[in-house]
Amino acid sequence: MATLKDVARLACVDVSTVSRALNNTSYVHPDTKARIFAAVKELSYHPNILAKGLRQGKRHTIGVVVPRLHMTVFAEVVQGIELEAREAGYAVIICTTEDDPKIEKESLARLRNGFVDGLIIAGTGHNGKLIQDIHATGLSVTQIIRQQDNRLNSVVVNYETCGYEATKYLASKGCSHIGLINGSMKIAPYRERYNGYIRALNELNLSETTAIPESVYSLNSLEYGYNCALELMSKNPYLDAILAAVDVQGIGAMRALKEKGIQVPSQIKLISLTGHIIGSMLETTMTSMEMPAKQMGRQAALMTINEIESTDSHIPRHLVFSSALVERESG
Amino acid sequence: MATLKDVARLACVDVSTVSRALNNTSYVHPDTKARIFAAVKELSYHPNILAKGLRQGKRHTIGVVVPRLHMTVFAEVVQGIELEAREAGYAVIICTTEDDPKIEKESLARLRNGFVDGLIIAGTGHNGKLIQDIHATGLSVTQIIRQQDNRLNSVVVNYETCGYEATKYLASKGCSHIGLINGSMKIAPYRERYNGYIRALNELNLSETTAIPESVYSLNSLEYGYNCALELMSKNPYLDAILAAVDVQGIGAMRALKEKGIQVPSQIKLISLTGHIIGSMLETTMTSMEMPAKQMGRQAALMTINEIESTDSHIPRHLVFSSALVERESG
DNA sequence: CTGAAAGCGCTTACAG
DNA sequence: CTGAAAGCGCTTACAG
Repeated sequence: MATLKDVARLACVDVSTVSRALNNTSYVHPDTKARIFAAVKELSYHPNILAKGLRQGKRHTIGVVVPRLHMTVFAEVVQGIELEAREAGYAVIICTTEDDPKIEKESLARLRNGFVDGLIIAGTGHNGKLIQDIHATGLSVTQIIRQQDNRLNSVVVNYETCGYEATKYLASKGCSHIGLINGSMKIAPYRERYNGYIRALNELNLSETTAIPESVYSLNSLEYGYNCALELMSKNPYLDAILAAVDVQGIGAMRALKEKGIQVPSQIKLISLTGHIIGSMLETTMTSMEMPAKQMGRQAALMTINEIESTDSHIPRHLVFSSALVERESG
Repeated sequence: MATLKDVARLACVDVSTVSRALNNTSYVHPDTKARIFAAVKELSYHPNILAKGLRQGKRHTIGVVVPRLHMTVFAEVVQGIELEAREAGYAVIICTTEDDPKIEKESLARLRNGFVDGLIIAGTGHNGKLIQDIHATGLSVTQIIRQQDNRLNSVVVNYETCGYEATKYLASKGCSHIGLINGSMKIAPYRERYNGYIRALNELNLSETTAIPESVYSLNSLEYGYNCALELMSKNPYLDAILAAVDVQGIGAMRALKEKGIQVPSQIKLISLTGHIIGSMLETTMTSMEMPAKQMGRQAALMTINEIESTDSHIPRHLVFSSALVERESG
């Protein structure tokens, strides 16, 4: 790898001049410039971002910490982040935690050590102090999907309203035994969806039927949705609707209903509260509350980069998106 | 952020001694050590990985370049990479290209500039020279899922055999008008699956029915599978089986069949050649050739890290996994 | 318009 | 057992 020094030697100038020419940071004589660019070309010189970052105190990198990618909304979120970051000249370091606080802690510990200028995180909620610490250290932090600390930036959906509206919608369709498949109540979005569901039920004078796990890990899987659907049906024989917190749960639930010979939507209606595009292509297409995941990722990246690059003292920003009901066959 | 110097000052020793104590790189007197660790704690010092990397010529970071994450096998692959990398103390920088050679080129250009020690790529096939260049520069390169250059490491599946076996399997079930939904023939896995399909058809004395796109971009989507299924049926009214190159295509195809009122599998059988777990939970579960995506990601990470850390001259390694047929309802 | 020097935060021969 | 010095590849005041 050629370095600045090599280029300088070949072009017969000082390294500082090469630096200035390459970064357009002050006037350089055209002839000198030409010699420099020729040398750059000949040596196929590429500046070392690391050294640049060290000198300038900027890494042009943001870290992203999410539970997992496969079969979740986070794959789309990360694509949005990456897209926006790329356009701003930032790289993205990804860490998956499986929602394990220990893994999260390790990942955060590594990231803080000069790897990144900022952090976008969908956290477990168990490392709040560490995250505050990192923020105090000067790193920008933005919470995505899950907000646990209002002193930090966030980009989320109004989950409470989402749960509320979906429940109301099902009631308007004539359902009165509405079950909820949810994730851990320790994680804000799940908790809030539950609150919205309960608020609607109270208004409607209906009672709850829920399948909510105690454990924190890996709760949004297909099998989990499948099992919870069975659980809901055994808890309430009159069940006529199911709210699934996320798509994969809904898909698992649909399979369980199919195996039980239950017709969707005539016997039981089904709605996902976190709709992806996939809902539109299932055999029975799925009615969903859709959230703009990619857009949310982009906004989180913008927010983070703004905070990194601004010199003002930081005031946390909170961006709340709404989910939109998309009616399809299942409900 | 505290630096080595701060710690040294507080512990009343030289920075070099602090460095040695922290890295256990030579004996340091226990008392000195204790003072140093106390200072580290008091200042909550975290070593700057960037500076360390600059000095040691190692970044402990690998770059991953894939077309996209959302709804693809790459989400799982990347999780595997990240898991293995994390255990080896490496960070992972992710770049998505949307299979656009230009975006890929830009991403590669950025990564080569001192961001990473090695690269794992599922490429478009349009930047072969650039990738060789980067490899020649000293970066380790491993191809994942898609192999286009046998001078570089690779971790793939035997796609030819996969296409061949799936076709034979369908024939053994009595199908004689087997259609193929594929991706761009410019991309190796698609091309090889096609070859396997053709080899089987030749042995069976059957003729092909294919839906193969000319354009390179975004071809593995739900809508694409949906449209291709319709195309296959109009091309061949006797169609009795469909091979879909990837799951999302299969899901789209299933929807198209459903809308046409065609029974799966009695009228048309359907197999995905790149099975995820999701196939097991669809309303009509999908028979698939399953590939160990996460495992492949892990192996690619190991291969890359080995190459980075070994000083031997590099001999490219090629790891070929097999897909396994998993029989389910659709075929 | 350009050079010489200092420094970003670390590691590592070289002495002693 | 520890310090002083050089250096990784770059940028940026400071001179001239």
